[in-house]
Amino acid sequence: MNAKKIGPSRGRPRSFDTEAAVETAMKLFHERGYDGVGVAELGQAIGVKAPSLYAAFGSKLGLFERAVALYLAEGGRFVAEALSREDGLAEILRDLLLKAAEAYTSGDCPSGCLVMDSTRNAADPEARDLTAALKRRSRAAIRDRIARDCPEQAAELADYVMVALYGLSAAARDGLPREALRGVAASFAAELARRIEAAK
Amino acid sequence: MNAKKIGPSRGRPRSFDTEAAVETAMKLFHERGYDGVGVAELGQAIGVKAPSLYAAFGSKLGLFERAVALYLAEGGRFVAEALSREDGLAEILRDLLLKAAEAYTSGDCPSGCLVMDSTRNAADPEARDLTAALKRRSRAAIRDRIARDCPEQAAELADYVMVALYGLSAAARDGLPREALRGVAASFAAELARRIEAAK
DNA sequence: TGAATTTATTAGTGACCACTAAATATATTG
DNA sequence: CAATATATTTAGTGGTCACTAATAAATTCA
Repeated sequence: MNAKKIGPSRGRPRSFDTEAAVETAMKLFHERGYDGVGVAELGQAIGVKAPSLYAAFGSKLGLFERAVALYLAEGGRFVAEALSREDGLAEILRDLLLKAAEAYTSGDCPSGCLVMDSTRNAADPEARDLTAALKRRSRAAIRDRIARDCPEQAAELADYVMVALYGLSAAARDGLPREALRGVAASFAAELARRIEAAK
Repeated sequence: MNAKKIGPSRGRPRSFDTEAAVETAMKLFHERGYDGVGVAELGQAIGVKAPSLYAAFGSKLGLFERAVALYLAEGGRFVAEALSREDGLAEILRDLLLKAAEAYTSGDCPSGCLVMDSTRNAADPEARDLTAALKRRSRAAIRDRIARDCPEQAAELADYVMVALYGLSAAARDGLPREALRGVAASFAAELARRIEAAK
């Protein structure tokens, strides 16, 4: 995908690793939100001046896009992973919620879900649209997996799971400890299991 | 409390109603968050220039404080109201969650809970501290009411209710329709009822 | 009428925002 | 070494931020 995997030999070589830069940006965006981190600060954290970031990523939003993509492949991986497990639906959703509780409290600071919360109250509509699309995609994936076992209640249960994830993320961001978050996630899962059992 | 209910007769009279101004500010802060609304825009919405707001409220944070206090007396009233009802614990918490679903989708735009979400990712730590204290107070009130019936699980169930409220607020802010939000709230309440029943 | 008092506005503070033009530095290629 | 290509930096764009000093306007009291 990256058009210059081979052969950009000409010209001054880039002084920083773009992958590492994206990871640094991801951590900052995750911690303080899209609006909470300025391009100058991103540059300082990465070890380069702002114009170098614009040359490499086009814009603050471009860098944020890369950071979100990296988050999906790392901290947010558990969603796709849980949904692709071969197991009963109730077990899958329980795993999803418990993994969320872990993931949302795994950083140095407990920071919830980058997709769900980093653009909350953000001024830039493009940044909000970007995460909104990913939330819609996640809900669709959850709904589709539920529909395999409970087509009748797929939409309703998908909303339930999404609201539960929203709650776990926001609570984590507000400092609810991991152990408490796990307990709440397990309670959410218990209700889901009852619903799924009743639907059979 | 307001030191000038009577007798500021001398001097140029204020050209705007401070109560109405606080309400206007509350709506804007609720809709777009603390950082999302500037003092200049607040002034324009209120019909006055920024320095008049500083004269009347001291600072942007001072006006936000007033707006939050007003929210507690209006949109956020349902929490204290539900907790003070004379009814069974399960019924009270069910009422609390369903009223939250209503309140969080009651505005012109669905905007969730001002206390929980308006300072999410806000840069000003004083604004965040202000809402954080209110969240702690709400959790304590919920916990204390639960403890009357289920002292053993008061902390755990209070966390559950708080995470549920967080989820309802964030989902409302992301546009989940009222009817769907009500359904999720009812599901949250069902699990709570089982827990409470089991504890007897 | 004029002095005192309070509010409102104009105009501006310095700081930060995302972003960029121009110049400089460092590499490869001929 | 010269030409070329790319990256980096310096310096600055206009804009917005919360906030404020100085002044103008509107009221009451003597």
